[in-house]
Amino acid sequence: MANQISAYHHGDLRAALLAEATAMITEGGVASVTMRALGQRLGVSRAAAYRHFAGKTALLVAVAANGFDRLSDRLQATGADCKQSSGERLRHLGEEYVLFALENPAQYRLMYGKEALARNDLPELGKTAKALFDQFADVIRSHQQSGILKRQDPHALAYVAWSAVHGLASLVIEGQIQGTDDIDGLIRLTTKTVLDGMRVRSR
Amino acid sequence: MANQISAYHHGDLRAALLAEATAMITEGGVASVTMRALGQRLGVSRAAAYRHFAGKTALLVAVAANGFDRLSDRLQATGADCKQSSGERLRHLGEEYVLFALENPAQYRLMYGKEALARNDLPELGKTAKALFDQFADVIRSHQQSGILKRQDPHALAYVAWSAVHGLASLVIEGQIQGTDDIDGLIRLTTKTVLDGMRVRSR
DNA sequence: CCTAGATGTTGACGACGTCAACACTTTTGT
DNA sequence: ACAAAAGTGTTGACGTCGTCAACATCTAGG
Repeated sequence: MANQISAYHHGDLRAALLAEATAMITEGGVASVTMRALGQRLGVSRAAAYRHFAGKTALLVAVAANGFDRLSDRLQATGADCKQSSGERLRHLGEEYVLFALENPAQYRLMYGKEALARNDLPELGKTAKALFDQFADVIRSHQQSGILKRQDPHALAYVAWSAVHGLASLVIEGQIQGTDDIDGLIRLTTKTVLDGMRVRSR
Repeated sequence: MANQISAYHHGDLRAALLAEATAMITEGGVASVTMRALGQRLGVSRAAAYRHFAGKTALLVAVAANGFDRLSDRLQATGADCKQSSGERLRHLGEEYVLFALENPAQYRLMYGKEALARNDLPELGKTAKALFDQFADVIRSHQQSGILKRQDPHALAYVAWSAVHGLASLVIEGQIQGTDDIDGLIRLTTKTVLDGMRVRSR
């Protein structure tokens, strides 16, 4: 009977591997992910993962890709439910971006860090990341046409906005911005400041 | 004779180790730094480094600390030679920050990434980083008193500015902002935009 | 039922960080 | 001057890691 996709020996590993690896990354950082420990936590052997991933790097790439998908979905949902075309939509987008990063710190680091993932292993990851960035740039462009933002190269402006939110997320994740600070307020101040800097001056 | 500090067997390793490790990091990333390869490149044995550093992590911490010192010196020099108290000084500071990061990408990643350096190994690194940030915050404060910047929490404003330059540097270093782009222009646009967002609105 | 393919296991290899034991060199105390 | 002490470098070894080849087991399809 194949109602359960069919459970060979374990009952779809690959999904379990991805989930468990993500959990381990969240718990103890990417360095704590070990093929041996991964197998042990799933009740399989150390080399079992090699039937589903070419190697450790490929597994981590898959985790990162999953992160891109989730982030993309989240930002798309944010753009949808918030229909105001004012700058609020852009701010909301930036804030959701930071919140995702702070809720999934280790996975976020995996997505945008070159450290754990060698430069060559990201053929499709680059595409996914680029698509996500293009969403960003499109919103900027539409805001420019609404006359809210300066009419500079939207690509460049998107990089500036992205830098701000990515930088804030990174600094908090890496522990450079300490705990007692009002993080939520800082997120709002960051998006507000950058948006103001990109606004058309009323003069 | 001890004119040369005295050259034991090698002639001060430790300095050589730090320099070579930095070179290796720059060439092939932090993952390429191996106690064995390090020794081989210096003509010593694999365990020689352990006479000067408690372990690999301690060595990397020293490399990061060296990076903080160099960055701090550079920013201090920038603040000194540029005496204008207008926003230009702050912009110049931010731009020098990004340039340092782009000129020393791997070392910069080591300084601000939690990946290679475990959280516990940074007792003094945190202090150095904080001192550097305080330089930043002081310039912000002085600009506020000059009436150029909004009179918000200078600490928070400094975080915002830092986020922007750190984010831009990170994205370029990690290869998320591709090569054909006009990086220098992007740096200027970023500092300009954030500074404008922090400026007092003339209304 | 039995063969082919998919999935999981075991043994082994080389590379790694690290430590203990040893060897050599320089400094220091008398 | 010389012996003890401290500083510096080497070798051998251990445990862990990623990975692969060989083998075992399970499922599907004729």
